[in-house]
Amino acid sequence: MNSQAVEDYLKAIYKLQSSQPKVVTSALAEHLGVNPASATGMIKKLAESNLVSYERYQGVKLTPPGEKIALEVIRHHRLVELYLAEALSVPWDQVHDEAEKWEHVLSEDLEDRIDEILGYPTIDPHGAPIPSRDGNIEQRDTNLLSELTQGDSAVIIEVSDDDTDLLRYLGKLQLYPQTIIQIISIAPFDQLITVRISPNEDDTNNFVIGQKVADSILVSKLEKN
Amino acid sequence: MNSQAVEDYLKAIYKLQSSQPKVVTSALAEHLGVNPASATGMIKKLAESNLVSYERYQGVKLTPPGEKIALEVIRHHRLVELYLAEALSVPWDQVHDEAEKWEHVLSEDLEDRIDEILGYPTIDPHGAPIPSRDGNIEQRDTNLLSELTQGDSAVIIEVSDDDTDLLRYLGKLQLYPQTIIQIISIAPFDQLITVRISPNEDDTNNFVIGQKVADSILVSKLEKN
DNA sequence: ATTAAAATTTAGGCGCGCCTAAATTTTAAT
DNA sequence: ATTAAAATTTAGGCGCGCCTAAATTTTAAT
Repeated sequence: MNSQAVEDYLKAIYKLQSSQPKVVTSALAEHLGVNPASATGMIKKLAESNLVSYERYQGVKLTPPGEKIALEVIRHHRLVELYLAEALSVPWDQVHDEAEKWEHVLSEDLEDRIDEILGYPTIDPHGAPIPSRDGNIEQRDTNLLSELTQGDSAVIIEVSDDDTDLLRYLGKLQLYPQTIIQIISIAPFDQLITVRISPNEDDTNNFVIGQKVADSILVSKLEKN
Repeated sequence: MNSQAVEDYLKAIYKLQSSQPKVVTSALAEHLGVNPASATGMIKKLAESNLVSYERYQGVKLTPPGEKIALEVIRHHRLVELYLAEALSVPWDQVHDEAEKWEHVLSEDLEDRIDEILGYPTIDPHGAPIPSRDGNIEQRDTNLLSELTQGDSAVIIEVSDDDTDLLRYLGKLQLYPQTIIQIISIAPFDQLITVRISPNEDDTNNFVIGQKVADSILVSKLEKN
């Protein structure tokens, strides 16, 4: 059995790998809230077990077996998040923290029961895809909301799940996955984005978000009409 | 936050205290599957934190704060057991092992949600009482099934929850909590007990259990009529 | 009361995952 | 190409909870 620490490292490497091909020690350490020296130590251990490939000073990359474990943990995490939200009415800004703990102690048997009860879902409450039992995960064509330009319409695909305050804020703005939005304008200098939830003709419901929030939302562009 | 080890020790001491007033190091060590020397080490640590009272060579006893924590963990454990059985259809011989892990990572918030969904239950799937949030636990007047004599009728109150094989066996015999049984006969030397589930006039449904099984079942005697 | 056996504790050590401080290597500026 | 800064690793150490082996204390037999 892998320790909780090992699982957390693999999960973090997987996540960071989605934006960069090689994960650098400092990024990993920061993501996990540990000292870079600690991350180096664990990386060496993971490399020893063949879960990552690693060359000194050159960053780290999951091997196929490492990725498999990462995806299993992520599957646990996302199924649990959805289960907590659906079956136990846990607010969407709290499911992450609870799942973070439960994912490490969930048996395969219980995973299957939860999966079945939820009707074999494919996305979690934040819109993230749930890997299949055999480790497949849907690849999607998305943009950051911050990459859109004035006039664009898009559907929200996924929001980042690990910041409680952010999620509460997004909830207040109704920025949930599947929501359709329109970029009304982008102010220069500060990149403040005025957004409208569609369909909606009422100017008074526009609101403004900043770069940080816009970077935490993945969208899929809709054809202009 | 208490470590999982601390919680497990306190829970074990609580359990052992129910049969003996002072819990002896070797019993604790055996119950937890650790070396007696390890138990001594942890006991000293618990005494340091004032969770147990301890005199060298004289066994250990929970203090009020120690008992409070033990009861909180037991409450988590039993609520989770019941939740797994009710909401996720986990067979009663498997809920213990799953709960053993989940109990240590359950938030108070989730505990409350589960409690509410279950309708504020007072007993778990094995018939054990669930402590209240403020640490009250129902005291009951019970006997071991092995203490009954020929002709006695009794209702099963509780069965021990930590032996998967035993539970599967009891399930096959239909020996669940609330079941009413009658002692048909007790054979000498081996103390084999012939049991009938009541109401039932059919001799062919009698079955025989041994001392070990009879020691794992708590019953409440019914008046003879 | 003595003493052998059993129970318990102490001493010393280990793996895990973390830390800080110092050394090494890479990166980026010139 | 050199060098200062940044990133990374190495060295040494710590708390946790466990272990084995040896020492100590209690228990039980006589």
